[in-house]
Amino acid sequence: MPELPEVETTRRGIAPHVEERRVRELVVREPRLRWPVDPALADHLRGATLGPVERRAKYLLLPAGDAGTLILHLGMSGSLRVIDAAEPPAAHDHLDLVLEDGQALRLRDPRRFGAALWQPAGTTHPRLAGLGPEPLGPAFDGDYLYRTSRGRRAAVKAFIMDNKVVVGVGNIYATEALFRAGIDPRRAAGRIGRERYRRLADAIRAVLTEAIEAGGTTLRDFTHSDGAPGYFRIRLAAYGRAGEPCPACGRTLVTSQVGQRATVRCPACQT
DNA sequence: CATAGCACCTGAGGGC
DNA sequence: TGCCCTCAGGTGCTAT
Repeated sequence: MPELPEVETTRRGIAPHVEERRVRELVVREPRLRWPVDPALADHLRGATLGPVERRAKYLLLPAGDAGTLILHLGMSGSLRVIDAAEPPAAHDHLDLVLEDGQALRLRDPRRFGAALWQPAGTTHPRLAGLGPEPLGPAFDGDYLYRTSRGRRAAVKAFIMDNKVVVGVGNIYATEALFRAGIDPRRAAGRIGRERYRRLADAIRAVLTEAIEAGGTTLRDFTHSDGAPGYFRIRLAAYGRAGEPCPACGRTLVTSQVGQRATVRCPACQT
């Protein structure tokens, strides 16, 4: 489920409940995530006081004392909730980060593509090394995309979904941004001009920002009811709408495969 | 290095 | 109802 806005929403939701709290225990019910959970992870975390929760790409970073940082990834189906630690775990509730105040940060992930990793202080975890710039950060703009894409023959949609190029742009928002920018997702990345890349970078930033703002409205409920952030979906113009009329011109939106992923485009607006 | 294809895993939904 | 098929919002590994 999570793309960057969902991860950012989760970050903002959990932060007030975990920052400055001490870790009582990490309970691992199912270590078989994307990578096996290191048995030493619980030892690293026990007794540590958690610092400001940060996000890099779709990874959540939870500083744990002086020793290092807990890194969480939600994969395709992961979610985090803040709950009463006594609440019985349901299916696919693989990890509990139990806090001394009696609450717990609980990871649920049916498909187990998520991860829980340890990054010792002063090091960069290999999974974070080599990542491209944040799409909402200062290093990302149309000129960057233009420069980076020269000579690339891959489809522009695959190009902007490449984590080495820019992080956090998944299938939904790549589809939406290309629609907004009027660019055919199949077009070779190296054959798109500077001006169109400026439009694309603006579209990526806009759609991500809008989605984060939409997610923000659910944050107050993070520890209420089931305690999960409502994974919102902003009004999407193209994603999931194959066969429907294009919101801009009325032509029928079509679906196809680009870089092994389903994509939707307007055959008239996107060139 | 860039690219394409495959892999991991479970659940939901559609067709019969 | 049940079975079988396809598909899903991520990303790392491998071969070319």
